[in-house]
Amino acid sequence: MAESTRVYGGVSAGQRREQRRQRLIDAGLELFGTRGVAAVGIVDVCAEAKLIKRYFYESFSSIDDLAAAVFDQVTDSLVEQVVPAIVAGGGQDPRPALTAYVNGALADPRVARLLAVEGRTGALARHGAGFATRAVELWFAFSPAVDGRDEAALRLRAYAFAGALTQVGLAWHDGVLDLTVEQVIDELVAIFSALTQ
Amino acid sequence: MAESTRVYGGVSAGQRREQRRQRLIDAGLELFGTRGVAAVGIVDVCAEAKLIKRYFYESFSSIDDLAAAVFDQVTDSLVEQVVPAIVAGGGQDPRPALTAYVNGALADPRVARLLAVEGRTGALARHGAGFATRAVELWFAFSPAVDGRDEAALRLRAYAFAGALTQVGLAWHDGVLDLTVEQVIDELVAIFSALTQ
DNA sequence: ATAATCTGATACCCGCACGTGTCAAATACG
DNA sequence: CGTATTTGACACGTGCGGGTATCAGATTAT
Repeated sequence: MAESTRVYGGVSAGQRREQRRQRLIDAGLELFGTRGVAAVGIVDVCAEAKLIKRYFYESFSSIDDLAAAVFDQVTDSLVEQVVPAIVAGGGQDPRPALTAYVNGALADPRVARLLAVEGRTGALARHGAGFATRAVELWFAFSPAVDGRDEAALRLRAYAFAGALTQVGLAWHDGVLDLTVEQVIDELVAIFSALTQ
Repeated sequence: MAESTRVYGGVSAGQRREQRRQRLIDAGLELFGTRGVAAVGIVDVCAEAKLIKRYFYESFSSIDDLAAAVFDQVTDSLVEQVVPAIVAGGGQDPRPALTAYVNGALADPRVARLLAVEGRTGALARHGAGFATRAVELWFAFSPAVDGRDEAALRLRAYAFAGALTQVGLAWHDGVLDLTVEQVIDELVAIFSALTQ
């Protein structure tokens, strides 16, 4: 049970370790995004990932540790999708960015729940706040006329829009919004325009 | 240990029972609003309320049961404060309603957290959704020109504004918004106006 | 005053999940 | 082919919180 060095199944020890870690992250996204972090145990994650507990502790030290890794991977992926879309919009048209956000976050209920709910409680609170900070920075990349208005007021609008996005995502997945994805994007674009004057 | 009927300390059995129930709800608001529902046990609540476990089960059957009672009491109180303010605004001026909301919800971090975070997870999901429905109805009491636009689009805006309110509340309590309460209200009024055209 | 009842503190049993350990089957190296 | 390593399935000890019961002190009714 010492350090793994051999090749197994055609893959190296480091690759196997990374595969197991990724399977645990995938299982975490599935369970955290449906039941919630508080309702998931290590045994549950291992069963979902079809791994035994030893390999959980190989890469993570606790459920919260795994949850942090899942959250970071999800948000990093989201930023990687949205930032190029912002560039594509040239700082003028918010539609590409919002389309990327909707496709990346709202399209997956698990991601939406992770961002809107789980990222605000317990061990994920810091990560959620960090993501919010990044989102606000992205907002300021868009928002024009920073000089004329109060900076704190603009910041409030950024948080307001972020909250609007997450809440719309939850409502959308709850089925209370009888709209197509395109209609949701249209509305979000309109809301963005209204908030930025 | 049968049914209580006597007078004790000058108060009747039913009154004592109600006092104990209220003390448990108060303790629940304090703990749920700071640590989160998932991180609170029955022993914790009893210690906070300075009661023993027997009296917990006298009024509630589980932590989730108590959490539901706390959530309902908080949201009922909030509605009772906001609705008269809506009437005072005459369906035209949103400022009284938003002022009442800010004073009732954002003023207390525990309430803000309960609404924004706890009301979306686990056993409180249904209650949170119910409160969101009530909030949307209140929105429609304001929102003019329901006939011209799509009803679903208006509904989306209602959820967007609700999400904006909760997110601003969290950001406010996180200290990232360097604004006075009056300035926050001003901004919320402006955002409301922008969203209702 | 004596008995009945309410209250608080404590003890106890139990289930569950965590964390660790053991053992056999599978696979790779010499 | 034989040995070493990796993997999976399972077993074990432990701590913690839920839920119930017991007991002593306080207050009220008769």
